[in-house]
Order: sequence, then structure tokens, then C-alpha cells
Amino acid sequence: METITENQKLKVAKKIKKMFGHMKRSEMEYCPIRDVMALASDKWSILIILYLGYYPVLRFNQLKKKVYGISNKVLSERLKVLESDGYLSRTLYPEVPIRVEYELTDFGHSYLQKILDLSEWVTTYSDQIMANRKKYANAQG
Amino acid sequence: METITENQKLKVAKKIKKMFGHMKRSEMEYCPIRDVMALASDKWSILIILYLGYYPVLRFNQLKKKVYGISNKVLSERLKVLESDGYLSRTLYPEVPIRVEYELTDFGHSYLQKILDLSEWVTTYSDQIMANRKKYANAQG
DNA sequence: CAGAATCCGCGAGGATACTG
DNA sequence: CAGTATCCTCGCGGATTCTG
Repeated sequence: METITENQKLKVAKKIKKMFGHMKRSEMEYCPIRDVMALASDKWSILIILYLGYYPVLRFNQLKKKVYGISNKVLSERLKVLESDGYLSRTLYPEVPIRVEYELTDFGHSYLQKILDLSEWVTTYSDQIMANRKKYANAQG
Repeated sequence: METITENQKLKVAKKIKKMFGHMKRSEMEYCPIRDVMALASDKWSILIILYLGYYPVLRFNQLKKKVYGISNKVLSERLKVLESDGYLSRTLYPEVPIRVEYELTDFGHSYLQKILDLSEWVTTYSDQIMANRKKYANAQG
């Protein structure tokens, strides 16, 4: 683990102040950043976005198979939210039977890249985290 | 919104394959990345980490005041998890009355920087997301 | 096929009181 | 002061059935 200098810590503090400093404590509850993140950072949404990043376009039931274990209800809910926020597009083909295709928007792709960045970071440190967890568990008995 | 090229999309797909391709679908449920993320990306944990990034060291009740609205139970739970995973350190001073201080580890600082990166991205696009949301809501009636 | 509707369980999280 | 211990509720998410 590379050590973080005092200077870097100061920079971070400054950045936090810039980003959140203008907010009152009671407003932090409704912080737009958390609001935005909350809707697209849950377990199912991330999986949906990952699969749509891997397979360019997927239909409802295809997604349901890929996103192992998700229910109809939750899948359609998440898709609505993700469409509403602009992460993906929904295209309906009025054939018989009906066909609906989902794919990431440019915005969705942009988000996906951020997620992958974070995932890489997590991957780098996950062993260390697991070790920490074990050590802590043993220390607690 | 800058357009994303087909080439970039391919790169992303490749990266996804590299990171997740070796996993079976049923294993995605227990993906270590999601496991790690889940514990440190919830609403309260992020606030705790943010405040500890801004104030170098805080005691239990100080945190409780800063992290507006959190309950005793949840705060102590989150602190345990975050300590267990190595994001922060807990130092107990056996005075009377007792004193306990929390502060970020280097690892926690590293995570904080990732969070801030993501926040900056969200900030850049939050207006657009809100606009999308409104447009979608109106379209649905 | 792509969802909507309904019902239900359970577990995270809140409020409060208590303790070393 | 720094947390436990309890109790309770409320809403997410799962399973199933139904429909255009």
C-alpha cells in the first residue's frame, strides 16, 4: 500500500469542501450525488449495465437469463429507472410476438467505464480486504 | 455528451471479459467485487468516509452529529464493517470517560479518492440525468 | 414475448432505553 | 462517552399468476 502524503490529504479535504461544503448537514440526506448513485449502483443495475456493455443489445428475456436470479418485477423496475435516467435506451418493435431491445446509451457507456475503473481498483485490493476481514474476525473471536 | 466510438466499446467488452469472463453466471451472484463494493458503497458508509476525509479524526458522537440522521445502531455497525475491511482505524483511549477515535487508513484514503472521482463524474452529468428523468416522467404522463 | 398485478416474507434500519 | 440490547415497522425484493 503506497502511503498517502499529508499534502494529498489536504487536497482531498479541499475537494470535499468544494463539492459538499455548500450543503447544510440536513441537505446531505438529499444530496443529488447520492441520489444519482443510489439508482445505478445497486447489485442488479450494475449487472444489467455490465451485460449490456458486453452484449451490445439484449431483449427482456435474454437479460433475464444473463442476469441470473433476477425476477420479472425487479428487472422491469430497474430497466425503467435506468432508461429514465438515460443509461439505456428501449426500442419496441411492434411485431407479433412483440420484441423489445435494450442497449446502452453513450451516457450509459460512460458510466460503465467508471464502474470498470472502480472494479479494477477493488480487484487490486480485494485480497488485502479479505485478509483484513479475516484478521479482524480472528481478533474478535 | 461525447460520442463513444465502436473501438472504445470493443475495449470495454474486452475488459469485461477479462474481469468477469471466467465466472459462471451463478457465481456472479457472489462476485467478490460486488461483495466488496456493497459494504462500502451504501449511503451511510460513504458519508462516514467523506467526513473522515474532511476531518482527519473524529470520535463516535462527533461522527453521529456530522452524519446527520444516522442511528447508534447503524453507525456502530458500519464502523465495525469499515474497520474490518480496513478502511478506517479505531483507537481506544481507556480514560474516564472513555474516548474512541476513528480515522481513515491509507487504504481508506485511497478509496475516498475513487469515490470523489466518481462523484465528479456524477456532478458533471447530474443536470442531464435530472433532465432525462423529467422528460421521461412527462412522456409517461 | 414483455411485462403488470398481486401477495407475502423478512431483514435492514429507526427509536428508545440501558450499561460498563 | 461509546456503544449494546430490544422492539418494531416498512418497504424491497422474491414467487407466482395473468394479459395485450
